[in-house]
Amino acid sequence: MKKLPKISESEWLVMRVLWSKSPLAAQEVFEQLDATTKWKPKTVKTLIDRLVKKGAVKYEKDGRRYMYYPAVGRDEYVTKERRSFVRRVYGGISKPMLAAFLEDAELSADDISELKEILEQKAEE
Amino acid sequence: MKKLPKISESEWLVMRVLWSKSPLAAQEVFEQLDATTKWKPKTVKTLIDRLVKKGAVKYEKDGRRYMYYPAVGRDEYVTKERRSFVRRVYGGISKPMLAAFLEDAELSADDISELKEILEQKAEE
DNA sequence: CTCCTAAGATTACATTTGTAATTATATACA
DNA sequence: TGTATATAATTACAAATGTAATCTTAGGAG
Repeated sequence: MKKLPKISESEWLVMRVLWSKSPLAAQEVFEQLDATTKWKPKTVKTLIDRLVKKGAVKYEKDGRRYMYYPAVGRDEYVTKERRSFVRRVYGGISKPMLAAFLEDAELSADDISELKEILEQKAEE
Repeated sequence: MKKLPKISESEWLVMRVLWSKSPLAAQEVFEQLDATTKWKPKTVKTLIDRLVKKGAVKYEKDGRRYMYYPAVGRDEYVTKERRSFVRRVYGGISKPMLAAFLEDAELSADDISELKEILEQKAEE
């Protein structure tokens, strides 16, 4: 698998927007983020530009503006981040970590059954 | 609860050492890290100094050197990081995230039972 | 008492990140 | 066709980070 560029905290918010809907113009990305951040349009544009430079976002022309879309898959990224997180914080995936996550979660009965099933699956290996 | 200072990627490695054993002299911290990093002693010292400045590490004198120890609890930190991780990456704790963690984990039969128990506990709430 | 040496203190410096502002340019409207 | 305006391109600038090197000083070796 290819090396995925590092995405900073702020850049993640931009990626999340593009992963949820794309292609989007810079202006539209800004609008999506306006609710949750205090960023100015220029700030959002800078973040997008950096993501393009890093190769995490691509674009196509649409008249005088660019329409941006993710160049990397959300799932790959999430997996990478999840792993680097557990390595950094717990030194590797571990039961105490999972326990903490589970305890911290708000789960519906359905969610709980599904997760239990995953565990049962694993028990069989 | 008090505000916990931000700890960078590299600083985490230092904290992990001190959380596992302390107090330690800078030299000793370096020795612990030498196996897993390519850092020079001076680099480790700089990281320690920054952690002291941030208030994450304290020290006491021991002759002409300092013995360092964590000023913040590992558990608080891990909780904080875990939450900021899920917020950033998943936008909040979620079942898909937990499922991914569980699937990615290497678990013993005992671990699995324990985790299932946690889930059952949650089911009752 | 003097000098070497190991710690600590100070300084360095490029890169990344957060957060924009300024400048150039292509259009759409008057 | 000249001009206001929306976009893009370029530039800004401080703080944090990664990764040390150099300078200073106190204690131990001779």
